[in-house]
Amino acid sequence: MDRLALGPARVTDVAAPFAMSLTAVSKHIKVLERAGLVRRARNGREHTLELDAAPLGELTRWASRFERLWNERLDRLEAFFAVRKKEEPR
Amino acid sequence: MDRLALGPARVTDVAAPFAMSLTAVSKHIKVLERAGLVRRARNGREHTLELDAAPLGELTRWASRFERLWNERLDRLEAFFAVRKKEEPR
DNA sequence: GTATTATTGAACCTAAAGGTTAACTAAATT
DNA sequence: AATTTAGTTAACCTTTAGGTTCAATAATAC
Repeated sequence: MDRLALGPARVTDVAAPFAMSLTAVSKHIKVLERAGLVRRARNGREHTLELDAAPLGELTRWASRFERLWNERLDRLEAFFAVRKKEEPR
Repeated sequence: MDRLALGPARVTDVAAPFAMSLTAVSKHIKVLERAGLVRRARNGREHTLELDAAPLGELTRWASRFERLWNERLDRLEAFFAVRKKEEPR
């Protein structure tokens, strides 16, 4: 995905930096494709891959929901331990 | 994590909605703990869990990097296919 | 003090992830 | 026409994920 964020690329190009077989990378791409994160355009024997980052929006929204709560949570944690200290001073 | 976003809870509380053994949930929590997403405070026989969403920031940053590029990417895809059409009209 | 409750640990099982090699298809090159 | 290149498919293997049950530990409740 990092590679595809730079622009369209072929399977071989995407595979290049990895110390694993083309077959393995091909499988990974198929997974990303099924997940809707990658689009494929067949051009003769070459398959040109294109990133589709839209589905990551859902992930971001999910994660940022927690981020939004983060500081608030820290405060509560502090309060929680403060109470504990008070209640059981030994 | 959804449960913990609501506030601190015990292992049993977190496990309640799930149709799986306490042991299984306990394992899940251990994983989240190792990932730094959950903190544990031992209180007698009860373990109180607290969400620590900070590490999700990294995830959000990673994902939003692609989101940022998303529209730009769509444009490039369009251009890419436009060129193809021109170059091989059949 | 005995029983109950909260939780983990150990041993085990099954399914899925993630890789490999080898054989195949199809397009480009020579 | 023969070879090389791009990619997938099939069969296989090993590791990890994600559960289970049963036993252990430790604190609370009766």
